[in-house]
Amino acid sequence: MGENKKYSTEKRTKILDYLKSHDDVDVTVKEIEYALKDNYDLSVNITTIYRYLDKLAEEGTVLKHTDENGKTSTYQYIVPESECNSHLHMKCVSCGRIYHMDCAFMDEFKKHIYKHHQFILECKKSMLYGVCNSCSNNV
Amino acid sequence: MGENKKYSTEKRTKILDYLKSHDDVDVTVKEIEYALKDNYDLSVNITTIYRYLDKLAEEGTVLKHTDENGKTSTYQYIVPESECNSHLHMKCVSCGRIYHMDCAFMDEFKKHIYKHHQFILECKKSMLYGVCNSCSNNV
DNA sequence: TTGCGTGCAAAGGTTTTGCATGGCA
DNA sequence: TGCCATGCAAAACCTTTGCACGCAA
Repeated sequence: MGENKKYSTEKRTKILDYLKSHDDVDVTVKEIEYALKDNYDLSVNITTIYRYLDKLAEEGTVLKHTDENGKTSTYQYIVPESECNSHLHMKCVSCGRIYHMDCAFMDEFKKHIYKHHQFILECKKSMLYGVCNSCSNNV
Repeated sequence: MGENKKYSTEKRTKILDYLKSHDDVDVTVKEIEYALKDNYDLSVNITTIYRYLDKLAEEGTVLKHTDENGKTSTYQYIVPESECNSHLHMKCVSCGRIYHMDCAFMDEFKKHIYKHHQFILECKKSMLYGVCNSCSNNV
């Protein structure tokens, strides 16, 4: 992996702060841009945000997805040692919240897929969509 | 659904033919464009292809996805009465082939997600990624 | 002083839209 | 004939790239 030397800057710190405080949703580059502007009156060029997010994705700090319409890249902060690479995530199409399928059944599911469908699942690339409990109650 | 009147044209016929004959993969607009050019020497503007695919997606003839890099829209032909809306699909990131998780375990999986994670899965919006058997053998 | 971080402008790629024309029924 | 289908050009977006300058260590 070769430790990539990194400087500590306010912009990067604030971007990461934002990601950490929104680890239950997918965030977009624009959301980060606006939030930093609103919360700290801090202007950060989107190029800068894109580049930093790329690095974070490379080193595994965030997962890069695509929104359910396939138009925009979204980024999900991964809590260290949460093993998010070995379980699936479910995203609510209504509220956008992300739920972790972090349970024993997950192993069973992966085994089934491997045994019966001869398929090796890559959780970090996959995303399940649907509607969460609180959203389906509020219809 | 209000029957949308449709005229039968050669271009639409050929587009649908191509989709049908590639129902085990995701296809892109460009692939359709090139295939029609190569196979039938038929030039079809991409706007036309986009618009027709939108209609097919609306009426449920194809599923619209996004490729694993989140850059390009892809379309998957749905065999009628195959109940593709009620089971998940797995796409091999190596060969691109799509596998249907059309088995009894699928129900179990949906039930688990509903019971233990309070989440209603929407299969047609979801896609699992991984590596299929033939591809993992050819490494 | 070194080399990473940042901003700006431009380029690249995909998808959508407006408008005029073509063609099925 | 009446609409739908199509092509073309332009626009709209999102994302990436090149280059010059800024700044942490």
